[in-house]
Amino acid sequence: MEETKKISSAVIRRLPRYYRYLGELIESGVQRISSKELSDKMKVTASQIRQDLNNFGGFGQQGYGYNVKYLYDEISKILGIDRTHNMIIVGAGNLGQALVNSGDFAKRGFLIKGVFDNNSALKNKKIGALEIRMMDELTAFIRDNEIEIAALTIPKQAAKEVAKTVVDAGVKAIWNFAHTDLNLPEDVIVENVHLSESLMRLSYTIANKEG
Amino acid sequence: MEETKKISSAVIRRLPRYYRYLGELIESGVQRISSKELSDKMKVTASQIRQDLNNFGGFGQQGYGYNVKYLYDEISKILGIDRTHNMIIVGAGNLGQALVNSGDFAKRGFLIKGVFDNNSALKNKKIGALEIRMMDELTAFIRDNEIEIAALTIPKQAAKEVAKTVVDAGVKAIWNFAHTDLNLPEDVIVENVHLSESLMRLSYTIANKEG
DNA sequence: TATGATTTTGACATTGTTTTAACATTGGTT
DNA sequence: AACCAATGTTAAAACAATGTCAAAATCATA
Repeated sequence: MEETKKISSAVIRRLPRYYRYLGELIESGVQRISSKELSDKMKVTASQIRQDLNNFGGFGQQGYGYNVKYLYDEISKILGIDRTHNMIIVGAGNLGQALVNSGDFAKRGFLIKGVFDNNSALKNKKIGALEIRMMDELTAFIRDNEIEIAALTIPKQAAKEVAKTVVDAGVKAIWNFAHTDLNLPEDVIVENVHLSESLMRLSYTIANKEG
Repeated sequence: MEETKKISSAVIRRLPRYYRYLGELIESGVQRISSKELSDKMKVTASQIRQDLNNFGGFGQQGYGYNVKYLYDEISKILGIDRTHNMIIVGAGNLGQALVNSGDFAKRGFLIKGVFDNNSALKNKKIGALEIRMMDELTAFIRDNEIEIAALTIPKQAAKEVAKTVVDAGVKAIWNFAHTDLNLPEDVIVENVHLSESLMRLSYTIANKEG
């Protein structure tokens, strides 16, 4: 029954940034803002802001603009961060540790419930308050703790297999830091963070800038 | 004079992925490949592959396809990774350490020459072979070591100021992991890696998947 | 080694999507 | 009560992706 108009991924890519700016506005005590003002701050067109938001409904009011707090909350619903998500980190290397230690994710409701590694030297070691677990516990842990998201901070050689394991255990989405594509079934959600590709894009821009 | 046809950023976003697949093909001993075969592997259209590559020149041959090694090398030139880039990391937290310890970047010619932090407790400490330096050395170090790229793995509160400092010292490009926009002059290259935004996009997809 | 069938590119034409612009409408403001 | 600011929406323009095909080169075979 839901109207299933597909929202373009270009729009979704921008939503978290709107959310961030609105959060900052709230912190500075701003209560209302027009698409024009926001567009100046964010360096995008006002038209794009209005068009993007109108994909999800009319959050503003003619002659007035947008109520900052209201819009912030609405975007959080759209993004699905109005509730918590249970998460695990697979790979307790520096990057895995960085994710665990960053409070940012917990603040947005992404709760890191467990950290896993295959290196038995790390057994019983801890990252902050969180004990590092071995891979043989992975499947049971995902089931018992209703884990929705698995972040893979492991070498690419291991990634495809681990991905399959966590998906079979019930994980809905994978946050993939491994430098490879995972080839999972269509219905599994994968968000890739390929840092070396990001760095190559930067390098391209350096190489092709006009003096 | 250079023909200055602007290459769209959508194309640039895809190039590193082509590069990665070609690298894997080389490793498996494949010497030639057609756009059709590659399109099957990569799950994109053959037409897009050909069109993307033709932005930069005709690298293939009718009836034959593309020579894998040749194409790989050509893409590396396009991406500017046929030479080395000197780089520093500002912020010696877990994420900064993760970048330093990952051999991946060095392998592509991104040479991490220094790591900086403002926490004096870290003074004279090392990450691998690399000594952690204090921020007062930053400007001189950038000049003396011809640093092109600065990765900022620092809290957002510090980011804008540090960005300005490194740019004034001569850095051309910033790889920004801080959760904020940097508001630098037009000509400074910024590549953002906003992990929380990535996670929010993932969350959106979970929330809006049809059952 | 010559020949015809087959493969596959590069170019272009077409279709689809995204962004920007324009404006009529609505509700707050004075 | 009249005015004005700013939305939501529609239309136009810009951009990107896909499909098609002639031309060129390879490949198979005699």
